[in-house]
Amino acid sequence: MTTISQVAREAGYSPATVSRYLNNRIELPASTALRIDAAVARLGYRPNLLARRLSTGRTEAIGLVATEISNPFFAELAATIEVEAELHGYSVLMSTTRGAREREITYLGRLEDRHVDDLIMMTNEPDDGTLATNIDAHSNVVLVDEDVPGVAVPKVFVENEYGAYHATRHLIEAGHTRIAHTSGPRFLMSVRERMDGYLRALRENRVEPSMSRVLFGSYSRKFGADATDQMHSHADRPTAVFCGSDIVATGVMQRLREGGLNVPDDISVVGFDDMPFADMFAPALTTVRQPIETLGRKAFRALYALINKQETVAEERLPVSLVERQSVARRP
Amino acid sequence: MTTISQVAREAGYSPATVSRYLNNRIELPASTALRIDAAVARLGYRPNLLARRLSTGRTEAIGLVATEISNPFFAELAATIEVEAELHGYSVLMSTTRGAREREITYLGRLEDRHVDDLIMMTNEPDDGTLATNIDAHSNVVLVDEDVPGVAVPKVFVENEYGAYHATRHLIEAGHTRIAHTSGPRFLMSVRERMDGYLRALRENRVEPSMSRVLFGSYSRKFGADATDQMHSHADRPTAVFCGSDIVATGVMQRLREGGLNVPDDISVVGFDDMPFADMFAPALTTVRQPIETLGRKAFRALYALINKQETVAEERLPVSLVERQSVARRP
DNA sequence: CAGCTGGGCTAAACCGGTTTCGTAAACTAG
DNA sequence: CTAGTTTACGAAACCGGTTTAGCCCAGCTG
Repeated sequence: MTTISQVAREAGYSPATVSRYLNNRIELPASTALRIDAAVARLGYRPNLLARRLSTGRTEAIGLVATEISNPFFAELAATIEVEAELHGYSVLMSTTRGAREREITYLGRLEDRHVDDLIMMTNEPDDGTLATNIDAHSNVVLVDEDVPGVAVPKVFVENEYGAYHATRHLIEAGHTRIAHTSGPRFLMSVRERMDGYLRALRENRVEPSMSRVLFGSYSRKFGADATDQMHSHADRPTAVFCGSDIVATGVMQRLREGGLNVPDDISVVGFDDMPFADMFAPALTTVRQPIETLGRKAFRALYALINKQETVAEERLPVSLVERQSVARRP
Repeated sequence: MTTISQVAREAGYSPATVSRYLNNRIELPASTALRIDAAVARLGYRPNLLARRLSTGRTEAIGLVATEISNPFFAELAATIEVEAELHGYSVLMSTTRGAREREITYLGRLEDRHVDDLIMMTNEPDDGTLATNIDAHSNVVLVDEDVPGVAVPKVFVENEYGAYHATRHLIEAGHTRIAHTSGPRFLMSVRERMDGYLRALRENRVEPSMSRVLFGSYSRKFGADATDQMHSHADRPTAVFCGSDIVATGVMQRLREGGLNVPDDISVVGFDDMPFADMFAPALTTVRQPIETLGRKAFRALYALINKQETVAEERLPVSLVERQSVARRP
């Protein structure tokens, strides 16, 4: 490994000059520049990142914290963030919390440890306040897709309320009135907002909402299955269900099928997210699409603005759209 | 930020002693240990990683290079690698090549740049030799799931030939003889091996293989669709198709459905990988399961052995299994 | 009691860059 | 020709750890 001193010696200058030249912090006469360039080329010099990082104090890496990277929705989001980060010369350190709150806090600690300069967090479990205080102790965090209430960092979310409203109205327009809502963790922003949209659609169309029809749990396939069981113990069964996420919808559809029920003929299902392969399901899932790519890009941009101490918007909301496929049927 | 010198001063010892003690490189009398511990706690000392890295020359991070993290199979693999890495105190730097060979080589350069100590590569595009020579220049790379021919690094693969053999035999036992094979890039190890298994199953069961029935392309959904079109222009259409990967199978099934054909009644489909949600497809996909979790864990373990200069096996093969679902129907 | 051993600890070099401050030489203006 | 200003560059401090070589002294040995 050649060092900057070797390059300097080879070129006949000092390490300081070489460093400043290579980092464009100085204008040099053409002859000098040439000699340095030649020396760099001759020795195949590549600056030692570790040394540079120590001396500058910056790592040019960001952290990406998600609950599960194996969730296709997060995987896709991570992918777009990674692309955007690479574009700006940043590397991405990936970490999953697998539902453990303390791991989220551990990863925040990486900011202090200089592991990464900044963090993008996509959490999807409710917070009792500990996470919030931990995040607030840092100034270089961006929240994407899901809120952690009470923290003052840039946030990039989608129009949850409107998406849910739209989805529910779609079900109503197809003739459904007994519409269940199987969502996620009760105290999550997205869950509350989606429920709000669901309720508004019902009320605006004069169908009486019943809280016994809205089920909370976790954003997981298992909860979808469990919720389905619960729905069916209910007196008058729903003819349609609006799920808080596609993952939940897969659980619902799976259990429905196991129970011999046909989607959409016996019961209609709508999801939220439009995760990859939602169109391949049995049946293809009608769902509310989140603009994953834009979400990821905006999240990184917000972080980038933060890094460069530019003005950042406190919260951004991205539009969603209903994509109609085969999991909804008309009802007389 | 408190430094090790401040801790040393606070405790009344030298930085050297504190450093050695904190890294378990020295045995100290209990009284000394106590005073250092106390100083660390009092000042809330956290070692500066950047400094440590420069001085040790190690980053305690590994790189993960995949073509697409948004492919659920890779996402899942990445997730298990990340879990295993974290268990051993390593962070994971994620990078996707999006099919660009030069990006693969760029990421190899990160080894020299001390970005990461080691690299796990899951490539799935054929190599013209440039990647191979680049990999060979490094001693700390592990290949997982797919080979790059001619490089001498630890490799963790699955029993492709047997899996394909098994899948094809399953089709034959269901009465099929006109079985197509839509695979991936022709010169990929996995493609060749899976084709070998496919051909062996045919021959062992006295059905004459026809190379016009095996189609090569890319491991992508689009290729699955295109290949389906091509299959249908064929004189006597296949009654079943064995796909080289689930991603390809989704493309096949999608196009089949668009063409008004029913899976499995009109045509049976078998995939390879058992990617997440393969059981949710329409119909649920019969496929060859790769033990993703074991694959990821073994890959990291191989890398870890490399790091610690332990003996490593040159190549490991993991067993696969056929998981039967609804995409295959009997034929008289 | 001299010599040896080993425990406890540290000075100083080192990792390889970046950055600040400054100076000598060249150039410009008056 | 002198004073002031640029230009071109370098010495040295700094980032914050780790590690090597070795010092000092207590205790043991003969």
